[in-house]
Amino acid sequence: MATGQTKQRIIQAAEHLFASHGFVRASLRQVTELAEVNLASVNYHFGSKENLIQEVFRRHLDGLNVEREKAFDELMAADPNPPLSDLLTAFIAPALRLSTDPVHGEYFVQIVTRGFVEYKDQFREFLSREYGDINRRFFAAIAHKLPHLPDQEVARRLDFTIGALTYSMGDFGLTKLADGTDREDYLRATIDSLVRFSEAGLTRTPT
Amino acid sequence: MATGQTKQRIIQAAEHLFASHGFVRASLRQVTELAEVNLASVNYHFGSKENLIQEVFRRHLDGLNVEREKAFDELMAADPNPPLSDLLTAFIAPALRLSTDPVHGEYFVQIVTRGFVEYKDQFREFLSREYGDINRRFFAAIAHKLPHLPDQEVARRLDFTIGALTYSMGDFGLTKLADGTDREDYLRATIDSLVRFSEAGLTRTPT
DNA sequence: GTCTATATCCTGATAGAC
DNA sequence: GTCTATCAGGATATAGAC
Repeated sequence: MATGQTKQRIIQAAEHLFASHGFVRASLRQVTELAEVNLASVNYHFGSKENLIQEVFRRHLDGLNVEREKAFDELMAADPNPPLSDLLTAFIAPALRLSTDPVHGEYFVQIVTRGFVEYKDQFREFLSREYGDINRRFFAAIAHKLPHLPDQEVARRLDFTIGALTYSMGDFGLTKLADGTDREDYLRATIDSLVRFSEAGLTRTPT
Repeated sequence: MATGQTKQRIIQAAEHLFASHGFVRASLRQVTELAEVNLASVNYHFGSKENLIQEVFRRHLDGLNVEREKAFDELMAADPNPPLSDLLTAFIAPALRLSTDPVHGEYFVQIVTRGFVEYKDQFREFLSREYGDINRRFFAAIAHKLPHLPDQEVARRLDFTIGALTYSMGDFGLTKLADGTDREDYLRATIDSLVRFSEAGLTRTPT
């Protein structure tokens, strides 16, 4: 194999196979075969399978994190006290957009979901450590828009929002992209619908 | 090993190990060791690992399905046109209650989540085939309470509800059961909060 | 940096005695 | 129904030539 491309080829193949078969099922033999590189090169470049898995996580989550920080900062720069719906859009849109990306979207969702399931607490710690900051900033800004609610209730309702978002990203649900529908139209409609749904849920007053 | 208990012991051990390590990682050797039965007995009683996995799925999902049908039927018997919040409670409560069950709750959630991730479409087909009926009845009843909404939008918002429910079941979120809080109180509060959140999201009018 | 060859271990499954 | 022993294959990881 030509020099210098090996590492990239491994990551690409790993991304594909981890997403479709899972971290456990996908073997280094399959990865190196698909990448058309030598089996031993994985250990040379990454040290172990575990490290390769971390690298694949990181690549995907870094991308999302950058987008979310950008969305948050741009929003706050334009208006330090933005309406709740704008905050929710900044929170929701980057994730949903990434998950429907025609190139990496499917991989992204599968890999993150598998991370949750296969590594559980370990993965949550990783997320909190590496990407927790932007989440806390969103939380504070959203809680500020709901001054009548105790923080605990804000957290609960935000969890519902994140759950709805995650489920939508996973394309697990009843709604499917019908043939002929433009992807961008569908995405905008989903973002819009989820923002309004969450806004109603977050601001609802006790009966 | 004393006769007659082997099959049950295997299922119990499998449930435990599949939940904590996943279907792929948990080996039959680990299962039989924990169950204190012979390795070969798995194949004698279940034929293959794959069949054992299906059996574990079925045990958990059958339980949920029975509870949901009971909740739906009881509600409809008392009032053929119940308020939306009651429909949502009947939809949400059995799942959330099962997922926080001190004995099987943790297993239940992990196993269902792993089913989604490790078997994806195959698992969805299984769910729809075996347990789709009660879902369709809930959907029809809920759509009936939202006559001004097209079915597609009802489906979308119900997906958000299911997402929020699933995420809550998985205990993935920010909110944690604080020490000293009564489990039943916490459960009721979560059910109540999610029902109201979803109701607000489902009934929200376009701005 | 890349390769071959291999060490070491674990997997699901089964044949056949009891 | 339960057991031992084993098969056949696949896994990660590495030593060492190039």
